[in-house]
Amino acid sequence: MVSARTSSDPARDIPEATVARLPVYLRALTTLVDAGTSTCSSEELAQAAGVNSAKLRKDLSYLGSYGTRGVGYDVEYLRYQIAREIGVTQDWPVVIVGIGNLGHALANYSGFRSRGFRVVALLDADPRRHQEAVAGVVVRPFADLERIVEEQDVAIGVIATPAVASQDVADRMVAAGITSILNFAPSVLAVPDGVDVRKVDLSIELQILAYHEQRKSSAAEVIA
Amino acid sequence: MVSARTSSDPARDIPEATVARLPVYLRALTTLVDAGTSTCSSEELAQAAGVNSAKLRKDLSYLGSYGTRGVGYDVEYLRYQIAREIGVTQDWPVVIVGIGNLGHALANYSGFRSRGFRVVALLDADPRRHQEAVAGVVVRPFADLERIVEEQDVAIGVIATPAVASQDVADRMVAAGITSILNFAPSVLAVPDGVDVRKVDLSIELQILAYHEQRKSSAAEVIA
DNA sequence: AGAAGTTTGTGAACGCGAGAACAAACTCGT
DNA sequence: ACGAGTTTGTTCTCGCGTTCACAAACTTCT
Ligand SMILES: NC(=O)c1ccc[n+]([C@@H]2O[C@H](COP(=O)([O-])OP(=O)(O)OC[C@H]3O[C@@H](n4cnc5c(N)ncnc54)[C@H](O)[C@@H]3O)[C@@H](O)[C@H]2O)c1
Ligand SMILES: NC(=O)c1ccc[n+]([C@@H]2O[C@H](COP(=O)([O-])OP(=O)(O)OC[C@H]3O[C@@H](n4cnc5c(N)ncnc54)[C@H](O)[C@@H]3O)[C@@H](O)[C@H]2O)c1
Repeated sequence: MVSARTSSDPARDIPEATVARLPVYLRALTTLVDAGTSTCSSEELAQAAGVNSAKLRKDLSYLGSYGTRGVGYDVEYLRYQIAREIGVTQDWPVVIVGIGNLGHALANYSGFRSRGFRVVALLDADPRRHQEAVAGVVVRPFADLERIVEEQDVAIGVIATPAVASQDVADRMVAAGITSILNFAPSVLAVPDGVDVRKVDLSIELQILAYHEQRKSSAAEVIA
Repeated sequence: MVSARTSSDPARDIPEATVARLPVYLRALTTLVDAGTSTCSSEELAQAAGVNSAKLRKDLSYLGSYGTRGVGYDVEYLRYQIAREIGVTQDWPVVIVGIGNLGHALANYSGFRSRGFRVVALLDADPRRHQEAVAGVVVRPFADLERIVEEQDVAIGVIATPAVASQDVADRMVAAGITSILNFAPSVLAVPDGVDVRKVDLSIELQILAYHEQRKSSAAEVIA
């Protein structure tokens, strides 16, 4: 049989830098749709997304030719195409492990649902957390992980445990069949090939800011 | 007068990619110190930080020559040098604006203090939040921003408000004298030159994972 | 002291991403 | 129908970051 992929969707590999920007474009387009805009130019969209218009056009060109020269892009249509390319036209089931300070905030976060994700389970090792419901989802024992992942076909896991527990949690997730992990713990996770890990690290972000802040002060000193 | 900078600290500009990794090295070194390690090779440290050893050595070479050939690095000494380079040998005062779900988690986060930052104020526009204390710090009116920034000489601000409010908050922060912003709201902030903005965006991270996850599934289909 | 072994620091090659610049393709007015 | 104006898609160039590979510098053993 011939490949099921359409001509507009060959298995081309989109540069990683572009992939990281597509969600930004998606959000900018959603904002435009909500504002009732039906068409926009690369210049307008680029401004809304905070990037250079040449870069935007180049990024979009990896997806296909969805614009019209002399006119611009159909906002609704482009939004759907990007959502499809990212894979958020349907909801992805997600489990969150570690329902402490941060886990609670994540579980309460309404932006999940509206952006292509659905929290199907909240897990914690501490029995005192169990039975509590956060945003309508009950906190369950960590031991339930394997069953939930299998039953609900979960591919994405979020780790919000202390750093010391994060590698163990990741190992269990991978063994259970999870292949994408978002790690909020300040740790470096080791995972097998084929498993993607992204990390969100507050301290690192602040320290990067601190570095530049320090340079600003010393630059000021030189002038003074 | 001759420049106050020492020969080991010329105003060389460290590549941005390296700056982003220094905090990772710092954390790995702190872990090693806690484990009682006194010396380590670039290979060991690179493994702990999750990077290639050649990259680690090149990164460190921008700071100076702090290793000993044939031996490796003195863990404690290197840790101090990196902390000094980043600028976290003293604490930076930080204000957090928007004490909702996420703001509470951030305010309760103990990792701030241990990594070079000190939360000096929690601000929220909603009067019902005021007077509440989170981790020993009282939530105060957003209108207090200017006074606090001036009195405590705050350079770094964290935004944890809804997206619609984030630009207004950023404008007020900049006007008050803040020059580094960490933005948790899903928005693109416009700020003047000289002000640094970094963003942490949960949805973007998840969507990047979703993109790769989708590719994994379609790759599996091709095989099947 | 000297040879063998170890590990750092860096020069050089390579690949990817950013941005400028322009031809192609479309709309609109006449 | 045709020219003027607009905006996309793409080519080309440049700079940055990654990685390899190796000389320099140190330790250890004989
Ligand atoms: N709170 C923040 O704003 C913040 C910011 C940045 C990073 N972090 C990081 O996020 C993580 C969580 O932070 P927090 O403030 O929510 O901590 P927390 O201590 O409040 O919550 C951690 C939760 O994980 C659970 N847990 C511990 N071990 C577990 C295991 N093996 N399996 C399942 N659950 C387990 C605990 O029972 C607890 O409920 C930490 O690694 C922290 O460094 C937090
Ligand atoms: N909760 C999460 O896990 C999470 C995850 C990712 C991103 N975010 C983003 O972080 C932000 C905060 O999320 P949240 O869940 O804490 O929301 P939230 O509604 O619980 O809290 C927002 C807080 O900001 C305050 N606020 C509103 N306008 C303000 C203003 N102009 N000045 C000062 N304070 C103001 C509100 O009073 C409220 O207390 C949102 O932009 C959200 O999209 C949250």
